[in-house]
Amino acid sequence: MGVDVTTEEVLQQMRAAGGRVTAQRRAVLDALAATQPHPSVEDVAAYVQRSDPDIHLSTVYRTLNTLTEIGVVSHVHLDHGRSVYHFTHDDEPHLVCRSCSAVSHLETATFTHVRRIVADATGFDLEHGHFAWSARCPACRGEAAAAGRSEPASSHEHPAPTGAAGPADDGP
Amino acid sequence: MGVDVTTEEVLQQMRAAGGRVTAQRRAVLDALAATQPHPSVEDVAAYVQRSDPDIHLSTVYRTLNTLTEIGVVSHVHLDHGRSVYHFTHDDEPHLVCRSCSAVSHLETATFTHVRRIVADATGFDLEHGHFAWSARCPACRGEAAAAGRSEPASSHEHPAPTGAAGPADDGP
DNA sequence: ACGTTGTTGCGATCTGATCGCAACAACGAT
DNA sequence: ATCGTTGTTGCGATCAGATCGCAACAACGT
Repeated sequence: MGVDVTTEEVLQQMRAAGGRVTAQRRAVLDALAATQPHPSVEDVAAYVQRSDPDIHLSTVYRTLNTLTEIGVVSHVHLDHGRSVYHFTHDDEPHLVCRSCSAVSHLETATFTHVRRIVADATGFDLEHGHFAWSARCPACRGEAAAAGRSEPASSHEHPAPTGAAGPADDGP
Repeated sequence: MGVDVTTEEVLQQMRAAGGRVTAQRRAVLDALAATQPHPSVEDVAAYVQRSDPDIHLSTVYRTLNTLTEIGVVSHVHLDHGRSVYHFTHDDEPHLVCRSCSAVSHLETATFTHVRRIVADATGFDLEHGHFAWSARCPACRGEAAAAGRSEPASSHEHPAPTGAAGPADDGP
């Protein structure tokens, strides 16, 4: 993704919006920039607390919410009770593998195409964010195929903590 | 998807799977059949408890889970911490209006079309269930468009179901 | 440097969902 | 019809993700 939203830029945005620049917020932004493309709240908190263990989870939540309001980040619900965050500038529809939790996203052009199809058929105007589309990533599809059978629900169950980047990464 | 899954049929399925037929399960199935197309757990519980207040919420959850395992019903996550259930035989991708929470779904043909587009672009194989696609329903889109008009735009219920036959495309 | 006011830390709280356990009941066997 | 096995239920405890209230704290315009 080309546009680089630097931490400082965002902090200026926050200040412009009447907010204040704090070490905690700086840390959260750093975490977002440093962590994998789709960190969960816990991922962010863990990263942040590595440099300052006193930063409270609530603060991470609140900062993330603030950033969401400002429009800098968005979050996507992956599964019941789990959501991941990402900078809005790459706010494209997310695909999440239901087997391994790998996350990817749709290119804008493709999404536009799909969006029109859905609009024509239902009148609903798809939104690109907030919810992930459940899918199976190429790797897991391969496994299923190699398994010889349409894989029943048993092979791999609970996906690894969001830390584990799946086989499929989202390209630029 | 013309198959009509009657309560008794499903109960037989459960029995065949080694389970037992209880009044509570019958009640939950009745609720699913009687309630709106996309009842939440609470909806189901409320309906069930109208005829038997002693049926516990846990039982509703457990029954719903059991039915899910058997493949009779599926649930879709609408928003953080809220999911709705429906019979699997109409297990199509769900669209939920981010403004008014109206739920609709995509016809199979349309979904198939979209699915192929996404697979071509990303390699991910979309799944039809489990997650709702965030969108804006026609009613809310209209309101947005008319913003500035003198129309309060207060009441709109369920949008026109996905009756409209889209581009009857088809594919693998 | 000061005061206003947004933020933080912390624990309490809320909601959706699951779990452990003893009592209970479905249903195949007798 | 009765019995025993074993799946289910009711209930409260519990879990996890997320939010909230409040007092202490600190950013930053003046």
